[in-house]
Amino acid sequence: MVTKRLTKDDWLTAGFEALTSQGYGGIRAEALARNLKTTKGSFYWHFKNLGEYKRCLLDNWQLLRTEEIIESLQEFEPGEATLYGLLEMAKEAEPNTYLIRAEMAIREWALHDIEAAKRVTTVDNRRIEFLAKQFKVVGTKNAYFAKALYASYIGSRTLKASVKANANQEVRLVLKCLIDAVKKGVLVSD
Amino acid sequence: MVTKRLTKDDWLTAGFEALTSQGYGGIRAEALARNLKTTKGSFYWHFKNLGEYKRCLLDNWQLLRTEEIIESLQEFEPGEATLYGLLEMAKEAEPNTYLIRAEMAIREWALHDIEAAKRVTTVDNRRIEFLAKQFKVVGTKNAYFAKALYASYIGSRTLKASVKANANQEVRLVLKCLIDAVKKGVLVSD
DNA sequence: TCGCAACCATACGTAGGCGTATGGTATGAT
DNA sequence: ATCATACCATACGCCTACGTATGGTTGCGA
Repeated sequence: MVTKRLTKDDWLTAGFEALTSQGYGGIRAEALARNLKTTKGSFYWHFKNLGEYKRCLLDNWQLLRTEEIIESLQEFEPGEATLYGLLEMAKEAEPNTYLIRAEMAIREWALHDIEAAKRVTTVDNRRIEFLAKQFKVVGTKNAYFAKALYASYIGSRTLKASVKANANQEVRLVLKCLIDAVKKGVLVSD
Repeated sequence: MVTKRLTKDDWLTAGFEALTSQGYGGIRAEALARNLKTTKGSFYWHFKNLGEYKRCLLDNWQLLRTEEIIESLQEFEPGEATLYGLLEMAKEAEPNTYLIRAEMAIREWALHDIEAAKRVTTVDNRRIEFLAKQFKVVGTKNAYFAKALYASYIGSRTLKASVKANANQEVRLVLKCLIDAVKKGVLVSD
């Protein structure tokens, strides 16, 4: 089935695919058009210009990915179970590697674009906030554990993209390290 | 002081600055030439083409940054002291934020360039290997702690680039979390 | 079926990048 | 002082991208 007419969403999807396969540099009207087997006439009908398109991409990503962790853990009870659920999430994240790669691209984008940086910050803070809540339920007093876990999670993702061997397993073990540390009542001094 | 004639290294330095401020997309002969207040005539005298230049950039980065952690910790004794020395490294890393940003750019570059990916993998593995040795000195049996620490370190750097507020402090606290966990004998099951 | 609006193709002008070619200037050895 | 060589400037042809303009389709409501 080939949809003859394209929607805004079709273009955005193509954008994320380009981010995944080529990174930020892949976001070009004519290149995207080629991928969609159409011409940029369509692109410039749906979007005023590249700037607006990129803003839409960021909007879309922020909207869908902010709650990524939260959504993935809906089935678990809050607290300890949810934290361990994070391991399951990491386990099943493999088919969605493209999202990880897209997120990497967006983070690099954010290094030299104030708008992108804002979205990334929003997403990060929202996720950390959620994790902090879970830790609170468990009874962990230290406020930095959520950030520690999240940093580890992001780091694992990053390494997953480069150090490919057995990456999935690593992610889970790393997270488990931290959660176990929490359970054993390890605290930071300050 | 203005050096009239440029060296290969001058061009490479300019490349890292471009990576820092503009990311991978900043690596363009003519743009770099403008930054150096010269013309691409010089560029194409020093380098055969962009491909060779990029390879030199990667060589240079791998050479200088592989041992980054190791060098930074030379003054410390192996083992526990070194691990805590990592905190000091993070503390003093602030002036070198540009290196962190450049590394981020290179990691994104690695997502769609097999050569870049190889270098990043080499650097990662070398760093992890060093950390693993330190953990062994401390007596930690679990082989995954080095990766956990490194993942946390990379994640902290990544977040440092986006979540700017008090980032330096966060990095240290996150690392301290993990090291404390090790000291208290927290282990992962498998 | 007619007509309008949504959607797309094509062509154009401009800009910037790549890599080459070719000639110019500086600098150190003799 | 001269001369070779190291280094740089300029100009060119090619390509690809942006954004606009303009005209062609397609689909759908009346």
